[in-house]
Amino acid sequence: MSRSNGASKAKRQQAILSFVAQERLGSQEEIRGRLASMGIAATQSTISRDIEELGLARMHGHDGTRYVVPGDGRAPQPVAMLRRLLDEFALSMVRADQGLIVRTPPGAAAALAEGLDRAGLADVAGPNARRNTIHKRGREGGNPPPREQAHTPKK
Amino acid sequence: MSRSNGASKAKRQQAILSFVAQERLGSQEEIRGRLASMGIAATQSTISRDIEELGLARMHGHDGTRYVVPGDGRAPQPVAMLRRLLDEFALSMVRADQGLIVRTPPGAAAALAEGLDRAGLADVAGPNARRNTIHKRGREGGNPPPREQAHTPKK
DNA sequence: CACCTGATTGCATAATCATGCGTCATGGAG
DNA sequence: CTCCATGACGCATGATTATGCAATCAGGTG
Repeated sequence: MSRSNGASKAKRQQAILSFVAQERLGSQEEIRGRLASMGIAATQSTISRDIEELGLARMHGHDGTRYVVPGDGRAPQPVAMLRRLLDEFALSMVRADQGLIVRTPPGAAAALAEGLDRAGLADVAGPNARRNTIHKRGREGGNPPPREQAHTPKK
Repeated sequence: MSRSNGASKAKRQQAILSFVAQERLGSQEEIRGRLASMGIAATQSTISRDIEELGLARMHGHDGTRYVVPGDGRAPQPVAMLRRLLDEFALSMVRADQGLIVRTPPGAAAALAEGLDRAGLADVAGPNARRNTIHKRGREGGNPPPREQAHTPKK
């Protein structure tokens, strides 16, 4: 790594995520304080970068601003269909360093992908990948990417 | 009222809400420009106050920061939320013979996982997920105090 | 081992956002 | 009509966040 510290980047970010999800942290300086009280040293600069990488959001509330984890806004009666879908095909979800791996019984991946595709989610996957990393047994059995981007993300 | 301007406060805020919901505005200055191009004059100060009153959030994505309407992610259908999450974090999605691999920028996986968890999707994978990997809900290495006051230690 | 490449971080500083204070209008009371 | 209270703003400035640069360190490579 670079500067030797007590905790690695991943650890620090994990901690930030945890704090932000539990407490009302309104500034990076506050976050820095919590990290410090946990033995993790970092400057505001680093935290700013972590926040960017984690994709956190700073939101306004009745009591000022606070950082939050995207997706906090719980939906009323959400995930019904998606839940059913994953419930049927997903064996487990593993969080990797650079992604998420949803495991399914052999062969079922196609079905899941198809389901997500029909749900209008598949187009998120585009050929815009930069580096190839995912290991962990992740090999494609000759299955080309689901589809092209028929949808425009942002930009 | 106050300073007589072309538009009332309500109208201005309505416009801001509308712009933010549709475009990728990353700074109050940009918002100001947008309003101006619509004939509504306002300073950054005013916009800052509007944003607070509207309870908007500034969120980080793979393409920079942007203001968003909280709850904009919660859509009529459960899929919309997941779509939003993936839209923000997923670089690519590859279908493997035994699962799906969602690639994200380094570190963002945790955020995605957290988001899915918050959405009530985590348990879809059942106890398998917990057994196989790190699960955020519980505690990591040794987090002492995530229990703090929800008060306002603001400024 | 010397050298090059990429990652990660601190520092200093630029870019943004938030807010105290004073002013301008509006509306109601006296 | 005059005076006072309230709300909305702009300005200037303090508070926060973002980022260019350079140093440091882990890994390959020749």
